[in-house]
Amino acid sequence: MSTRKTSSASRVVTIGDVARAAQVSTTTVSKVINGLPRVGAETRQRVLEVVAELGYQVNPTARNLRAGRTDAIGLLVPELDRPYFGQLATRLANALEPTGRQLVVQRSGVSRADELAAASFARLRMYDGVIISVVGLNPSDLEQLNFQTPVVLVGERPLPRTFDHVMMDNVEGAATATAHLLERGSRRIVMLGGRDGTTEQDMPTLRTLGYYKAHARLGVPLDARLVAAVLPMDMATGYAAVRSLVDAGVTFDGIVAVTDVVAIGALRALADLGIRVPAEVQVVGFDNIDETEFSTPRLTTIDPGNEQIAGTVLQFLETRMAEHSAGLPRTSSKPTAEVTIPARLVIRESTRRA
Amino acid sequence: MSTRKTSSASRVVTIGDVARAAQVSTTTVSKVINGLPRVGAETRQRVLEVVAELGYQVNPTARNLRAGRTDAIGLLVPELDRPYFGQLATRLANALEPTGRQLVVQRSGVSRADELAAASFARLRMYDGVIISVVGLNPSDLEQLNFQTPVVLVGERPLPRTFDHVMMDNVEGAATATAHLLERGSRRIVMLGGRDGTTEQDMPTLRTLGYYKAHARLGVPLDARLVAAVLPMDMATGYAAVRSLVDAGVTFDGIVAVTDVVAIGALRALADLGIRVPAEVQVVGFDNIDETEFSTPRLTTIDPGNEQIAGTVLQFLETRMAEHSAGLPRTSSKPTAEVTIPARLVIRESTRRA
DNA sequence: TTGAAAGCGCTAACAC
DNA sequence: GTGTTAGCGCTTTCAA
Repeated sequence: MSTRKTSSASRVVTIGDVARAAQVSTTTVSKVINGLPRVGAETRQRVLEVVAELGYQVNPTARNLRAGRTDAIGLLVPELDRPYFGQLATRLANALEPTGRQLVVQRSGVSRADELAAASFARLRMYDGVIISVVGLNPSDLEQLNFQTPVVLVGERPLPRTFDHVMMDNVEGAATATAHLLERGSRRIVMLGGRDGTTEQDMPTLRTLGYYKAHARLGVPLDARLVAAVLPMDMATGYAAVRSLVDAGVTFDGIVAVTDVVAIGALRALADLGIRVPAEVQVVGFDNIDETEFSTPRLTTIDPGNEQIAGTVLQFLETRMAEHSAGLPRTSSKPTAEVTIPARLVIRESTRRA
Repeated sequence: MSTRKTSSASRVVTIGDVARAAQVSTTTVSKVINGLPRVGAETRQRVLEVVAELGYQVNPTARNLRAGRTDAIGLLVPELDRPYFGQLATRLANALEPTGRQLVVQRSGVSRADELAAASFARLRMYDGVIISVVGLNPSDLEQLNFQTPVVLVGERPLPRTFDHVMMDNVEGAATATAHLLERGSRRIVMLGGRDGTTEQDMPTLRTLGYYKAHARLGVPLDARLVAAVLPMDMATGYAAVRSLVDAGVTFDGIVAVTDVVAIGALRALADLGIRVPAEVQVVGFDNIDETEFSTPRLTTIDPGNEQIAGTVLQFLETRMAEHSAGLPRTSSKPTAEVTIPARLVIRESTRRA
């Protein structure tokens, strides 16, 4: 028995309503709607008229349930307003467009209540494939995810090896950035947004590790006071952190920022303090977001291989989706792939010439 | 007869599988999953065990079809990598969070093939409510949209009055920005990203209109060469447009940029050209994105009332959704609301002190 | 406390 | 060329 609220007015018009009004079966209407053959020309005509008249539109939920497909790919990002993720989403959406699939973006929301997070994860099953940015995501959440849907992870390194994973080379990238400053003469380099001593393999920790490595390789001593936390990692906190450092009397002649966004906050702080970049302090970011070409000065940064990341993610996902639709279980297929994309230094104006 | 590919291996586990394994009915499993009462403690226990063992997860598509709800709100934006939309999305997602609904973002993709655009629109019916940013959207597309789902429009002014609509005050905002430069001494002001002579009421045209208005009010003459097109509207094109202007020998002492992003490109170009801001050229943007506080110099801009826009959009949407779920037809309810949020000048460093 | 059964709106075998 | 019918996976009366 139906539970539908048959309440008075305007029900949404269904394929059945169209069929009735056009005096044909729902099958025929379905064929017309989907442009399938085997329908008489004038029947098609009549159906089309009724569709227009009644303003019928197909119910995508019902269609999806029936078809077992949605032709949509989900992207889960920690925040919707971070340039890096917007730019990643755009790359993915562009690449997906020719395949006729839609990219749909959701926020995982680091701060979310468990209940909501769960609901948000459950929704992901609606997509034919899912791309998850693991930044700030709890690895154990991920582990208990137990997905039927094809999934590719993108970002740093989580513990479980249950999914295909495209990683940035956080450690070597940060080491390259740090070495660049060291080679150009900096000796007291701030790790802005650095994280320390945790066993967690999250992004700030890994990048901090690269910072240490570069110092070790070049035999430059470290000062623990130069590792400054920045939370959340945005422009305002990057700005504030630099000011605190200066207020606290910490001296430095270089900054490795954990992300470009944090670096841009830092640049602004240095300008306010009348500290010249790169003459007095060199600054390097990480991510190579578009904004780095337009800051003053233009920001030297690490390109984690953005184009290649997007391409590889999609390639992995295609493979998994093909397996999936062939009815193969996840486990039967080849073991999960894990690729690290090489990072590349992009020298602009915030560091000195050699 | 089922069409499912009963192919060899791992089918996705359904509620029926759980029921069978736990020796109960699907009804009971459903109740357990949804935490409903009227289930024996040990039955519940057993079901839960089976759920865990089989790794069952509910199929949200099926649930949605049955429930007639998705608990998700769709947001359609022209691009995923524009700060303004990322920041709008974040505001909306934050406000939605307490209501237990998820925001889901899709790109309308101005450049998209019709077919894809249609599919993208069809998908919107999956949401309980839809927020559409009409920037760059064809009004006729919108008109033939014929939506059953509650919709609120946000942005500039389209022709059809078929939906609730929250508008920025593009004209007065741009007039305020322009007047500000005029009052601070600029006399030859570039309208960067301006659009002219069209009958279209799109965002660039409306903002250009405001630019004209301010000149008229203050009795300052116009020069057609100062209205410079910028397409697409991003940092790179803003940058290029300023350089072209200078290369073409056009002189100017102020810039009203159609968006903050374009203004940031302009700032970079001026820096490269050795033109001092605000001493030689004053610059004002539009949107009040977060980045304006961190550019060098900080950007004076127009705040279109971002917080209020998000709040009003959601308020309209709630109302429509309530009507909708009460079974009322769109037409029976009060006429569509149309609100213009007042714009506000935010003075920073890219314009001179009075 | 539990289950049988209907049906959300759609599509695809299959028969005619 | 057209219709009959089953059923995608789930929730919800209603009866037991």
